[in-house]
Amino acid sequence: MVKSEATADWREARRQSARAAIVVAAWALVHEEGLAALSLRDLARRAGITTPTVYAYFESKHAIYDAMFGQAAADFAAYVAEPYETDDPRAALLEGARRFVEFCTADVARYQLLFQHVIAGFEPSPEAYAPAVRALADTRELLALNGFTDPRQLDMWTALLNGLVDQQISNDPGGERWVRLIDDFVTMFCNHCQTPHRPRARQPGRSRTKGARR
Amino acid sequence: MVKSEATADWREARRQSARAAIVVAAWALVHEEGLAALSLRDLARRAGITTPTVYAYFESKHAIYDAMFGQAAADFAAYVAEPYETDDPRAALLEGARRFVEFCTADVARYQLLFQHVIAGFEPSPEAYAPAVRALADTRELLALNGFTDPRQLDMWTALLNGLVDQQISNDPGGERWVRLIDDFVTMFCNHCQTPHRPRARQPGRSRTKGARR
DNA sequence: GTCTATAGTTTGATAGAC
DNA sequence: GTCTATCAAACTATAGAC
Repeated sequence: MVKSEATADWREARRQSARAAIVVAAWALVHEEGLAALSLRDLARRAGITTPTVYAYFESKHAIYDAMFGQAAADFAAYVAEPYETDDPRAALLEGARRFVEFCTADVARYQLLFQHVIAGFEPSPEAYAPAVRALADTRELLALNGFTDPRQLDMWTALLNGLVDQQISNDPGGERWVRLIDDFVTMFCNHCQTPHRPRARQPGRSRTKGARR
Repeated sequence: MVKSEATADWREARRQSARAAIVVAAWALVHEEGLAALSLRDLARRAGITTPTVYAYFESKHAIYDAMFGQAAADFAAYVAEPYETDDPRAALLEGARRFVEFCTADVARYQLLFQHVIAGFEPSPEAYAPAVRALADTRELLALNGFTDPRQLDMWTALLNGLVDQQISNDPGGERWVRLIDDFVTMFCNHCQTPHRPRARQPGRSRTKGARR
């Protein structure tokens, strides 16, 4: 029994290694041709195998996307969960924002797979999606450390950062035009959320025009 | 000569009408199947013609996307340029934000075509793109009326609104979870931009590491 | 301009020998 | 597990009759 179990383990390890190699080739391909341009023929050729062999490791094209998604989500969760050097909540929040934007802009195809729904009928499996949920929980905690516990504030935070990433990718790919605004955005967000929520008052008479001061 | 010119005009009108009908069918198709799923076969069938006839009006599939882009950009420019009921700059800015978000979330395929780069090798022609440039200029003016003339502030504004739209579409399609944050975002943005730009100082006491406070 | 017919590719996926 | 060979279906685009 011992020997057969060891053999099984070894085989399983080989199998996972082969699967990983295919995923590596898949990433290389989508980096060159775009996320949606992944074809099994090109993938097989790049991986040094043939198309049917791909099906020995993945039951469909979507299964490959799913493996890529799972890996990307795990990388993302690990990246944002890495310990922060500071113990100042505000500085940690800023660092978290920077990490998010850097992670997203560093690999457009990965960002599209993880956060946008570029692939037509693809939905990630729960297992692949799990790390993304963890990462969101980490973000929630980061905000809570700063006293921002309102769910609306989490939604604002994600919209803020996604907006930066999206504009950066769409209108200045490879540049820093929107990345440079991170600090400003974090300051803006924190100042806004720290002001006590008075039920709108103000606005005497009328033309407030330039008015708003806090 | 008069008659031949009139005939030419009539023929041209017929031609433009036929082109428009194809574009209408194209929109109907992408609304059902997704922007990238536009195929000339399905398009022809839906338009009540055959594939070669499509090529009598458009020289390629990209030309159809271009016509769709031009129409969408024109609609967008007209939508945001419609006169505002208020003469309060701040209220107009808020209304502009609402219009942008509403326009984008009302038609996801249109948003993807206009503002994201979902179609692989497609780049809109300058003529199709022109209205989008006008609309951006209008936005710039709207900000200027509020005293926000820094180009960075325009970038912040677009990032803010695109972030809302993106999160709304990706994570709550058809809902209002992020749409509801518009007022908050506009208030946050205006308050932030109206505070005088002092060169960072402050925050005694604690090790503030990166220390952004304004 | 509109059709029938089809060229010429590329796609995801499978059968069956080894 | 890996291959050769291939299927069945989709795709964009074109040729040529009418």
